[in-house]
Amino acid sequence: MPDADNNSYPYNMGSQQGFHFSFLTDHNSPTPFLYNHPKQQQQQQPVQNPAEIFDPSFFHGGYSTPSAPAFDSSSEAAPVFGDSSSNNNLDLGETSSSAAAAQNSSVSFPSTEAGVEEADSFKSKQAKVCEGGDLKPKKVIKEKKEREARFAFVTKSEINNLEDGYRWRKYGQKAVKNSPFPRSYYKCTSQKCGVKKLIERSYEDSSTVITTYLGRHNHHSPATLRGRATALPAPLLLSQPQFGFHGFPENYFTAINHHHNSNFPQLEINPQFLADQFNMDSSFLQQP
DNA sequence: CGCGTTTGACCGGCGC
DNA sequence: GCGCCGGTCAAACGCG
Repeated sequence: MPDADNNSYPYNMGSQQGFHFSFLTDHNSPTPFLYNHPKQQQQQQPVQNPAEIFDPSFFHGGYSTPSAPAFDSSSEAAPVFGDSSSNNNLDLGETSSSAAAAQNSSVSFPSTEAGVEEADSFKSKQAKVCEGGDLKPKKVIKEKKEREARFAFVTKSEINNLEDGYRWRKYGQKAVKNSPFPRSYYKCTSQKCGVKKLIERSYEDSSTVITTYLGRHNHHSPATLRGRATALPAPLLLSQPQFGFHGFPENYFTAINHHHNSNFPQLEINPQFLADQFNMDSSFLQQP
């Protein structure tokens, strides 16, 4: 991981060049990443432990990742993020020097699930139609829900919908309780790919955007298939995942400690993950 | 005309 | 049972 004092990395994707990501460390409060998930709404208070933001209940339970016991949330202590009092965490780097568009800082919150096929096939209406009026039991629907992979992260950016190489169609927008900012719902436009993406701006820190991916792409990124070779360095293309979030989260996050007061391990994002997922310039992986 | 967005209605889960 | 809320649908609309 990069030096905390010099941890700004370029984000070069299409027209969104000039942005910068950086990691978080402990000397910055994680509170900018708070947002109102259902539990929090009832508390009417900010959640101090970011782990609570991504607790299992928020994701309707079921994060089982058999290959990575540390991420097995069949237990109640789903791992996400420790609190801010520990020592070697992520850090909000200082702002990039480049232009007004210079954006900074991202944190990732892994919250995922192993199997995701048919991730988008649990819609209630579909369930009704499928068997001609004979409603499927809730259980079936729930099981499918629980198999859906989720991955959420926070980006400090003025742009809500950062390019990630895939094409998305917006299918809804809802006001979020206790937040002045709406949540937008996107679906991957590729056929038979049910991946969804939720985007909302943090009500705590309007400069940060919370992006949640649901499911995994079953196809290549259009950006990868198209002529990006001229715009991006070869090492980046080599690092492109064939399918989004393949093998995550264990391949992309490392538990770096356990806070003594928390059941949640601290997680550190693997830079390769960001490079893969966000098509960052390969220099992202090097010390600036 | 095709594709994506907007937006109000609708649905189901959940807590009380 | 009721109301709240998150999520989805789908018709209308906008744009290239």
